[in-house]
Amino acid sequence: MLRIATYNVNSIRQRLHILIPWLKENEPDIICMQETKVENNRFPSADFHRIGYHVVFFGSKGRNGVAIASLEEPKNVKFGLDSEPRDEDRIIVAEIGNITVVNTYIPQGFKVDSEKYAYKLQWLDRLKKFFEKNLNLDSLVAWCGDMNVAPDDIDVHSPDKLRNHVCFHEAARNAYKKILEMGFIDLLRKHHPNERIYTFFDYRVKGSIEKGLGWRVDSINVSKKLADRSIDCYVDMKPRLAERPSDHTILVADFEI
DNA sequence: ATGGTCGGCAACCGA
Repeated sequence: MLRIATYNVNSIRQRLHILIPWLKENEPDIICMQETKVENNRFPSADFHRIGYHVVFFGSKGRNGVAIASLEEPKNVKFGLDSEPRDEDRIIVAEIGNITVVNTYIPQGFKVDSEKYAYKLQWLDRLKKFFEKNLNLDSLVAWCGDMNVAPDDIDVHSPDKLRNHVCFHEAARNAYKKILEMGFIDLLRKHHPNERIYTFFDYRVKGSIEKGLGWRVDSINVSKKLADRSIDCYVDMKPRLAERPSDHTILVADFEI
């Protein structure tokens, strides 16, 4: 069995009390993390090494930051897109075993009428070109991350109220779906086509979990060859219900490999 | 949901 997970940690240093026990208990082969919010020279590598994980990362002071921890040593690790601004703190590509793993923290976009949203839309287009140039979707590929896009109505609690939100706006959804159409299978939807399953519950919304006011903005998208081997894809809510949680849950996919 | 709560970092910005 192969297990891949993705987790927006919202500060890796503030999430070790959840993350490390979760890794020990669930033993994923690979976990992609976003919003590590720590510079490289302060990344807590030793906490991963102590429990048998390799870890690669790229972070900036106070914001963004991505990391991949894995049982096998990652090879050909690359940070950033291939054009400026490369945003090395938003994308990692690595070969782990026979799988190409991509970990993205896609820009959130602030407001639809802002420069930041224009940047998000450009980033999605640039990511598609990057994938066209650098990925072979006939091989085993897993694209994980905080996509900051809820692809369909089923992926948000109140679709009609949220159409002008940067994570549910039509332009972002279309740009994101164009990438999926290159040949990715959205694993949560493969296994749970009609269920409302969320990966994010805003800290600021009182009772968001109890009221079901969530979003599915984190995904594990894989090439067909890898999807053919998937057993299930599911959210683990326990980390979101723990003390001092991230506002994201952990998304997990299991494969028979 | 239209305010709220976190995190980083030391005043506010980002989500």
